[in-house]
Amino acid sequence: MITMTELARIAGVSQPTVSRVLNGNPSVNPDVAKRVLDCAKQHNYQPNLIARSLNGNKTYLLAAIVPDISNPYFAELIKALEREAGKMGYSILIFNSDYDHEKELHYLKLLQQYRVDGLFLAPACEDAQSLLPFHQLSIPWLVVTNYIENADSIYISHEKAGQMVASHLVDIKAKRFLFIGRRKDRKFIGFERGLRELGVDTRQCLTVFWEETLEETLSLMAGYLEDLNVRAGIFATNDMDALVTLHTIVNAGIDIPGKAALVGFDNTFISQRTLPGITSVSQPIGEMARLAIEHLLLKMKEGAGTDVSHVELTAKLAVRASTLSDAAF
Amino acid sequence: MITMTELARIAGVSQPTVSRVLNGNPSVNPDVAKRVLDCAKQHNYQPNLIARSLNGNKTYLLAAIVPDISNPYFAELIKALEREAGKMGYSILIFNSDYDHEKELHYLKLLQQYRVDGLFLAPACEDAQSLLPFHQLSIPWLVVTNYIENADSIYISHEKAGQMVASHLVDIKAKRFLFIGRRKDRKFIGFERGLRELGVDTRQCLTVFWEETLEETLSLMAGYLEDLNVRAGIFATNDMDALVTLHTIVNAGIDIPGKAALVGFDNTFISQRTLPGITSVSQPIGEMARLAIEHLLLKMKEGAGTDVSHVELTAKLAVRASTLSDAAF
DNA sequence: TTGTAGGCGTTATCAC
DNA sequence: GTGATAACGCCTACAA
Repeated sequence: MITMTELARIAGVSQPTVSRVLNGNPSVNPDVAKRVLDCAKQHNYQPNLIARSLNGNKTYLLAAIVPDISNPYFAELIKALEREAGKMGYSILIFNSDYDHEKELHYLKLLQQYRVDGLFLAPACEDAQSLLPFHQLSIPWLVVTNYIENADSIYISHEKAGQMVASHLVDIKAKRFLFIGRRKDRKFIGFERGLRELGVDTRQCLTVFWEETLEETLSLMAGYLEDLNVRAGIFATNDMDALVTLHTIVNAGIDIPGKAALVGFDNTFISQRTLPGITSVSQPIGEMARLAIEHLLLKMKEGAGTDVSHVELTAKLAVRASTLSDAAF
Repeated sequence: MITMTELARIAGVSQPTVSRVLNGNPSVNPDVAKRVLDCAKQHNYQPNLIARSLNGNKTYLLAAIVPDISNPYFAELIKALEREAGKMGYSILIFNSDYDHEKELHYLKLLQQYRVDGLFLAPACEDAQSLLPFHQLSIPWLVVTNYIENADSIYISHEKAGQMVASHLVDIKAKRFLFIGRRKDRKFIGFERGLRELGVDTRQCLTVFWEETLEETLSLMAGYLEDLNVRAGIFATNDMDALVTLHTIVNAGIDIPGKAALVGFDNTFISQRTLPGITSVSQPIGEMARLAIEHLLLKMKEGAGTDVSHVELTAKLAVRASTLSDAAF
């Protein structure tokens, strides 16, 4: 791959002149410019961004750490981030944390070494403890997908989303409520509070299912459902789990949404295309990505403004046949 | 972010000494080493990989261009590649071509500018024409997921996979055959040949559906199925399309697999978890990723060996209830 | 064992 | 308008 210095030698000018030409600096003789440009084209010159980075102290690299790229929600997020970043001249280094905090820390070190200009983080865990290392980061960063106390974040309120689901399930007259996911998940916190506020006795009527394996979890759930003679409202922590849940319920011969109504999370194509369609909480991923880039670039430009900014977007409930028998599908 | 030079000043040694210490060069006074290491730790020194790259002519960056990260198959592939690359000390720059050759070319230029050490390509189109620019690349590259004439590729044979599907559908006594996808897709070529070899009159009994939009495609297909009084065997070009196809069929009140048997491609979690489960062609993604890294590293080390290597992995058919009424699920 | 000198490919700041 | 020169942070001689 040819360098400016070589181009300069070939074109018979000095290397800085080549630099000027290639960067469109007007103060250069048109004839010389033409000669250099021809030369560059002929040799397929490609600027060395590494060298430019070293000098300019800017890599035009952004990093994204996500827990699981193969989760369609994160995949779509990455896709949107890559698109928006690309528009602004940035490329994206992708790191899959596998929900493993250790890996997160490893990648944190690595992206610092690559001197990326910024970081998008979808944290593996949300506790303040594990986010501590990120606060010591000198690189601008931003949490996407969730609210984090004292970190810039672009998110939908998972509490409110949980509440929304609660409200919907109460609306359709579910009498028992099941949550497939972790107790400490904010979706659950909002779900529980929502139910309580609507007069549900959550100690009696709300059950959390989350065992070591998904199989275990679902078999417990199926057992619970079979002994039930009122309508159940089930809230799964994401669409992928909702899909298996749906599977399990139908396999057990339980009527959806008659006996069990199911709600998923993320409104990925999965929930849109199963049979019955799964009601799911929809996040505005495109807008989230756009705002994320915008805010990160701002943070990069302004330097580390000390005030934390939280941008809350609103989630919507995409209602489908898994909770409403007369839904479109 | 502190540099070696500053560390050197603080520790009262020369910068190369710091370099030696940090790189574990044994020929350095233990006391000095300790002093430097303490200093480095205290100031959270992180080596500047950009500078190291510039000097060493190696970035430890790999690029991956895929058509659509949000397709679960590619998402899983990326995840696997990232994992395997990480093990070998490489990070991955991700580019989404959106099935757009222009974008592919744009990214091709960009990744050259970043001086990545290698490239994984899942091409947007497979014709020799559009792959030409890649052949002029001085960076080692590798096609994943598909066979390409004179380019190193790690792949499963889509023809053979199509043939396998044909054989399975004939086995279960389908009498009409539908393909949801592009005619020029190798899956289709293999599918058609497979059918012919099994004595099917493909001009009469094989129909391709692929309109401008998926909706159109599926409504045409549904119309075709309704007028049919023999069993249909449907082959969809990937699991995502298979999912919508499944949806359409069941919505039209057509029995699966009784009247219509459905086969998808990629064996993603989608096909594993729908109701009925979708029979799908399974690719060994993990192995593909492992071999891909291995071969790329080899190519990087050996320099551009001129001989093209094709590594063909074998696909399997994961049979489910969408083609076999007594399948496990 | 350690320091000095040079180079990687840019960009920026000077003179001329 | 153009060419030296230095700088970015690191590594690798080479010299002491």
